Amino acid sequence: MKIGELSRATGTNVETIRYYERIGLLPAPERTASNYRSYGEAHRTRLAFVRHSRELGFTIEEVRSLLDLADHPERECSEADRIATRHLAQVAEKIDQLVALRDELSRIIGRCRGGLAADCHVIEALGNHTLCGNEHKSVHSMSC
Amino acid sequence: MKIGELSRATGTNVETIRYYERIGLLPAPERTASNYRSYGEAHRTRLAFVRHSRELGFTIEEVRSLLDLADHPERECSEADRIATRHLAQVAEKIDQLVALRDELSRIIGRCRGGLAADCHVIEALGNHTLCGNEHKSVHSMSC
DNA sequence: GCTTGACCCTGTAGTTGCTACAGGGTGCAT
DNA sequence: ATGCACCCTGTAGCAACTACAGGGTCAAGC
Repeated sequence: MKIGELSRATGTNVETIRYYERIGLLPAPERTASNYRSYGEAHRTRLAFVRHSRELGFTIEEVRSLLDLADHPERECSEADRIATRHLAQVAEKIDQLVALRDELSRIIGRCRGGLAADCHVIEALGNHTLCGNEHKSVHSMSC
Repeated sequence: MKIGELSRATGTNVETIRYYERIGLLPAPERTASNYRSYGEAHRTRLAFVRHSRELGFTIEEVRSLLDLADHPERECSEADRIATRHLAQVAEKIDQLVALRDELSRIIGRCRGGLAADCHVIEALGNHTLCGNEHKSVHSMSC
């Protein structure tokens, strides 16, 4: 099948498929006489694996490692477990951060009574860290 | 004060300060005879506002809007409230997504019994979407 | 055969928010 | 004078895509 078919079959943007090929996540497929990419079932299966892993928040490099393991069934499973477990810990950490952030934002917004920006509690709170209920940290520690 | 001092005073990378100036979040400061940037208290205050807002997960453009409101105290407060409320909704949505993801990852990992990759449940689950307990969606809907 | 529109190709640049140089200048203590 | 910390501008890179620009291919319809 051609790239458009693969795109629809896996819910992946055509340009993303070419990107994955460029960075080595997908092997270069055969080409037609007109230089169109021609994919088979193995490509569709591999791309589905990649998309699923990405949806679960694994980074490209983590996906690469997982694919490598899948390509070598004689390897130990512990590496996949380690990758997944570390990712789970990061997700849990991120949740904690977002919950703290949600609580802080709720407090800030809850005290907004409308009116002029001069009396705006949102603006005031952003300008004065000491008004925060609890110490919050930056929330940019992971991408998902 | 010079840029290094401002950096330490606000916990902001020197290069990030220059970046903020370049994108207009901070006004260009006065310069010394040797072309060094020279900042006053107003810059320190403004940068603290920016960092605080960023820590709370507001995008640069949202910060820009909030700064504009703070610069115009005669404006209505509702815009700041709208920005903050929308952000709060996004945070809540993100939390929901991450909780679903955490649960799914826990299920996948919990069934891992070690051994060879050939029998790896992590790898198997990534390759087969139907093994997921619930429908999960991609977790990349916001940056923080 | 010609036209048209969907699809395909490669190469390049852009998104967001920084971050890290390269190469050169300044200030101050030794 | 030297050395080191700091400063400057300009450019490129990071992650993971995404969006062109410019050109080629295919197939249906006329």
